[in-house]
Amino acid sequence: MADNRARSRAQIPDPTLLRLCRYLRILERTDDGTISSAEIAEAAGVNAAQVRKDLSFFGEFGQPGVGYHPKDLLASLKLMMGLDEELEVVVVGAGALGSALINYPGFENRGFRVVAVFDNNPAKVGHRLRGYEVMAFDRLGEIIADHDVSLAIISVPRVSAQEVAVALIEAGIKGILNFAPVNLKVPEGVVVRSVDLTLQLETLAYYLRD
Amino acid sequence: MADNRARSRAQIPDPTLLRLCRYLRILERTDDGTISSAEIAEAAGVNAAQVRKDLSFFGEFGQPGVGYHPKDLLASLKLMMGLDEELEVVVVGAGALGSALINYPGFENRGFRVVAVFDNNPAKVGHRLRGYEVMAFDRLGEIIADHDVSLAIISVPRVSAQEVAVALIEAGIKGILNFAPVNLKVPEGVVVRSVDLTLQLETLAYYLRD
DNA sequence: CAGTGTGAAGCGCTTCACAGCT
DNA sequence: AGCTGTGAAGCGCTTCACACTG
Repeated sequence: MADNRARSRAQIPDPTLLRLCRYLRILERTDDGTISSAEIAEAAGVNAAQVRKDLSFFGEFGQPGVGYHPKDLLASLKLMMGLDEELEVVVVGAGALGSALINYPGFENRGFRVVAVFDNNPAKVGHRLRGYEVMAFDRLGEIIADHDVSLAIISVPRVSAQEVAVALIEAGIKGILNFAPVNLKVPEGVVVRSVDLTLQLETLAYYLRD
Repeated sequence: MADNRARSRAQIPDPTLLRLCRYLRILERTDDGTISSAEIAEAAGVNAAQVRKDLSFFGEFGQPGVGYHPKDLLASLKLMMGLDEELEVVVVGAGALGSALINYPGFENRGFRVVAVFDNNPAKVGHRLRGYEVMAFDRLGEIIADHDVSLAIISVPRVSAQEVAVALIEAGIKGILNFAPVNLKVPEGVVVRSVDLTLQLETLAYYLRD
């Protein structure tokens, strides 16, 4: 077995990182004694060599002539990817989307826990929303510090997104999942991943032209 | 974000298509007489040559020494990308996420109209949800044919997603925006774009490891 | 044998750099 | 001079192919 710890610092291509997360899903619902790179590839819709190459960024997990042990591989990957323990998240923006995200079962199931919900709409602040008390933005710093939260979800309107990001970063947030349709500018050391729902629909439209 | 696209005709790179949609946003909120590739690039967070190259897939829209006329460029791009007229969409799955998507302002604002909402939960069928009557899956074919809908959004649990996709495709759907965390298998000619919300959070976790 | 791990080739997107237009 | 459009170079991800292993 190679030195996994040394490799965990290596720079991993973004596409690889995304695929690795998808492999996790596949491994979680596999009970077989072993699974081959070809089987993972089939389920993920990618090339088998791709699967092996992706895994090789973290080390050697397979047995030649046999394959991988799903449970072991799953545990190893989770550890390498920083998913071995529960992660806390705050949600900023309690509109329709934010409300849906608050108790999106996918988050809870996979080790993410929403610890607080923020919104600046006076009609919402102080009220309960799906089990959470909605708090005003001025309590961001306090809550994030108290719970030592590193991740945040931004689901506010486009025009407020950048200032919310600034406030979050100042409060110590290191990773942002942004749903506002804008390119957030953040300092070195902070990672942003944007999901633009409309963008996805729009690209589909391109393929419908006739 | 897995995608399973059937490169219909002109082979525009997928990354280009996504960026072009982002340029649309930028152009929409630009009033200036002209805008340069450098300005678009700055707002989109990409290289200026990238912007010009992306646009060149569709033609020549700029004036050397001057730049682009936002209004004209916007109209041209919308036309080329099949976004010049309203597109109808059905939503399958009326859970928290589906409910939020039904009247997500971003869809409405950018020319997408939700024409129907489906769910197989007897507790929901027949009831109204944000202005829509929730219908059972067995009415998919009827509604899609009547309205001649080409786009669908899948927001059902993972285990039902593939069968819903099959039903949608049989009913004539050509483009699917999939929120279920599974790699949908679809025939040639149907395009799927998957958005996996948890996946995005998971990749952020990787950068937080210390 | 069946299947992994990986150097090397292949390929496609990104960036450069500059001719050409206004 | 300022900026576009684009061939060509650069670069990084994907795929191949095969030595190696249990």
